[in-house]
This record gives sequence, structure tokens and C-alpha cells, in this order.
Amino acid sequence: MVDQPTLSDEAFLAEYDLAAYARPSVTVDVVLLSVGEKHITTLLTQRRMPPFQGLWALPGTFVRMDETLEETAQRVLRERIGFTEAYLEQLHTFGTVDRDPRARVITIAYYALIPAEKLADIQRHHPTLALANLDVPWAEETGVAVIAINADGLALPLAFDHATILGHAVKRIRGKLDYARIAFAFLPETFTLRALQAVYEVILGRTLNKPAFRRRMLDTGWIEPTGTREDAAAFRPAELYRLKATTPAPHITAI
Amino acid sequence: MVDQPTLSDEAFLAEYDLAAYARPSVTVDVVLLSVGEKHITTLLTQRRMPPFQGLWALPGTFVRMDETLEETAQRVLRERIGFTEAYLEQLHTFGTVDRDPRARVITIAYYALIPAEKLADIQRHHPTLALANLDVPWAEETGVAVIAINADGLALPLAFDHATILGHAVKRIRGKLDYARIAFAFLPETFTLRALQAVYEVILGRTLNKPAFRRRMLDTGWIEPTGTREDAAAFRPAELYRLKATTPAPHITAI
DNA sequence: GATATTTATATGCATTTGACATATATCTAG
DNA sequence: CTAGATATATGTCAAATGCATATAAATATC
Repeated sequence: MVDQPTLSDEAFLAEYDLAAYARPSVTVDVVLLSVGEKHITTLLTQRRMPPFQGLWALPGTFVRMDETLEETAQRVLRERIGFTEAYLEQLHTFGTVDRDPRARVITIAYYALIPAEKLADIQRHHPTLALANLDVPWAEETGVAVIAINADGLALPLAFDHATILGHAVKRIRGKLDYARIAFAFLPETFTLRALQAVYEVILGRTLNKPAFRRRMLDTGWIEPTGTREDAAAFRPAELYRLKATTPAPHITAI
Repeated sequence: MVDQPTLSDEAFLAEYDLAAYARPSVTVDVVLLSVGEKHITTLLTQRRMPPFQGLWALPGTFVRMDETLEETAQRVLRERIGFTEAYLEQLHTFGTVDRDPRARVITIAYYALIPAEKLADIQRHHPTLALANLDVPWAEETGVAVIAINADGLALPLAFDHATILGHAVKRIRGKLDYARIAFAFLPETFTLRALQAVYEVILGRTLNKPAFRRRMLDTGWIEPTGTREDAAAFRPAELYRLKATTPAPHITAI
């Protein structure tokens, strides 16, 4: 229907068209999110070299020429935490001119949801990663930046625009919580309704009504009882549920 | 608190760190969306050179080293349609390795919402742009790619992964319609409730109940009556409404 | 072993939200 | 002035949600 270029044409045009433009550096940064007792948590690395030496940063890497962006993000997971079975989705691309004082660096941010049970494991094998609680000083859909606080209650100063990126990630999972089944990414295979509600409350930053939450969750049809109960710790043990196998895809098929 | 690098350190590290990595080309493509009688519409350009010569593409350009991504998107608007007062937001970043056969090109897609009244104007001044109706062969939140159809009912073959990008844009505005005031970006300053409902119905691809829509819209508090009525065309003229001035920002403050 | 205690689970009820049908109001055309 | 067409308002029903309370099932204590 349309003339296709010959190979030599292609080669010529590649030189002609693209080489004329300066190329920025491109990285992928991954927000590693999990859910603790009272806070959304994340894993940060301390920068050992300038710029922002000593400050805390999201794990990231440069995009290689032969890998997709999603593959880059998965490589970050593999190389930094040795764990790739996480819900992974693109978040936003940050391209302010001077966000990196060295050069023009555009970063495509991804976020990965890590089961809380895996966190201790990951930290044990990767001691350079710091576990931080996120303090979200805004409600609903407003603010942007968040504050990272370590186990001693001290704020970890963040490098680059990473406070903003973290804020975008929090905003995203808050917004998706109601229509996407992302809360389950933070829980083990089987879980109680109480544990599920705790995840919701931590992410949303407010308490929820128990009977209403139970009914709403059961009505979604997302979960099913396993028939077993939690280990009797103290008092009546609760029924364990699991996420049903999804017929449609659980999230957007990314390109 | 932390040792800051000297300038010479910085210069050294900039060379050391960043130059070691190959850099992809980076572009911004803009999905120009509007709403017609029965379809979501968009403006496409026909490629005059390989690759995909003759096929239809989103307007886009290379990111310059001294402009943010949003500024690049605004430059596309200024240079291609001469109109920048549009709701503009980042959509998604597409980075498949071979999406451009010439070289590795990563594109950050934006979408701009154009008032329907401006479309004829734009096309008159920019005859190389084709107005296409979007056929969305999927409901709700499923599919991805869409089909562009010109005024004669013929499908316009799309270059690169632009069918997918267009699909993401449709999905995005469908999803945001209920909680963000984006429908108004397609309407003139003052509008009737019937016109507003028509925009909703075109975007969602289904009809809505009239009284329920009226109440829902009035209950949002987004709009207020102007006190005037539409030009009596035929039969009873409807009240004209306008979008209230927003106290909080209408959309996320991008970095 | 009976009872108290604590949490899980279920139920009842008032309020809210939305879909749908229908009624009333207001304009133009003739 | 009347008919026709559309804008606007109301009424009803079903579903969803929030809150209070009742019942069930486990352990700890006396």
C-alpha cells in the first residue's frame, strides 16, 4: 500500500535524522513499596558519590540500548533486591532540566509492590538498603512530596527529586486501591480480612468501618475463603482467604 | 552534615559516570484529543519520509537539552497547531527497543485536550493535519489499540506504536472523567448541560440517563449557572453554565 | 470445668446514591 | 392560541454505605 524504504535508505535516514539531535541520559528509578504496621515503607540507598553524596535515593540504573524500560526496571529489582516477583508498573517520567547537576538525565520511574514478609529477607541480604517509613503530610489527592523516616524516627534527606517521585507513587497506589487489586501484592498467599483491612488503612491513612469493609471486599468477588484458619494465636482465629485466579489481566498490558 | 563535592570533583564524576553509557534518542509525542458528534477525534500528520512513509503519526519532536518534557510538549502544540491553551498532561512513556527501526527512540507521550470549536480553525491553518475519528473497539477498561478513521470512513494506518499510544490516551480520559474536570476542556466557556452530557457520552461510548446526569453534575459543585440562556435555536432554550474557578489546582502539579 | 475475655462473623437499620419513569415549565412554529 | 419539542423538576425504587449490635468461637483464669 505504501512504499517501504530499502535498507540503505533506512541507514541513511537514521544518520540524517537522529544524529542531529543531542541525546539526554535516560535512567529508570524504581520505588520499592511495601506496607508496615502503620506506614507505607520503602527501600532507599545511600549515595556514596556526588552529587547528593550521603543523601538517600531510589534504586535505579541507566537504560541499556537492548532492553525495554520494563526490562530495565526488572533488572533493578534483580540486581538490587534479588526478587522479581513483584507487581511492577510504570509511574511517571521526570525530566526537569537540572534535576541532576551533572548532566541532562531523564528518569522513567516505576513502582514495585513488595510483600511485607519479604522485607526482612531483602534487608538481611542487602544491608546497604535502608528501610524507611513514609510520612504523608497530605490527605486524599492533594500534595506531592513525602518524607522518609528511618527506624530511629529521623528524616532521611532525599537526593534529586526523589521526594516528589515517592509522593507520586503514594498518590498512585491510593488512587488505584479502589478499582485495582493491588493491596494483595503486599500480603502473603493467604490472609485474613483483618490483615487486608490493615493494608487498606495504612495506604489510605485513615481507619475504615469493619463490617462495611468485609462486605465490600466479599462483594468484589476478588477473594475466596480457603477453608482453613489462621494459627490460633490468641482468641478466635480468623478465616484465611486467597486472591482468586484472575480471568482478565490484573493490570494493563504495557507495551 | 554531609561532605559536598568540590566543583572539580563534580566535573570529574560527570565524565566518569555518565559518559560510559550509550544514550537513546528521546522524543515527546502529543495526542491531540477533541470530541466530535459521535467520536473522540484526534489530529494526525502523514509521514513524508521513511520509516513508515505515508502512514499517519502523532505530532512529536525531539527533546532539547534545555527544556523540560512539558516544555517540549508545549512546543509541539505551538509549532504544530499554534494553540497552547490546552489541558496538557503526561500520559505514558513508550520504550520498546525496536519501536523505531532507525535507532533506539524512547518517547514520552502527552495528551492535550482541544476544544471542539477550535478544531476547524486549526485544520484551516494547518492543512497537513488530518482530522481522524477514533473507533474504540473495546469497552470499559480493557483493550489498548484503537483505529483512526478519516472523514471518508477509511482507516488511517498508523506509524510506529501510535495506535497503542492513542488507546492509552482514550483509556486515560475515560478513567479520569469521573473524578477530574476534563470534559470542560472540550467545551466553550459557557455550555448547556445537554452539551456536557454529549461530551460524556462520546468519551464513555454509551448513553447516560439525563436526570441522573444533571443531578450528579450539579452536586459536584464544579459548575454554576450563568443566568443567561443559549440562543433560541428551536424550542425552549437551555440554561448556560460555566466551570467554577477552581480553588485547588485542577490537576497534579507536574515536576 | 465453668466463666470471663477477646476477636471473628453476621445482622438490622438508617442514610445516601444512583437509575429510571413521569410530571411540569417554557420556548418556537404555525 | 395551540401544538410540538425540549428543559427542568420530582417521585420511587434498588443498591451501596455507615454505624450499632448480636452471636460465634477461640483462649485464659479461677
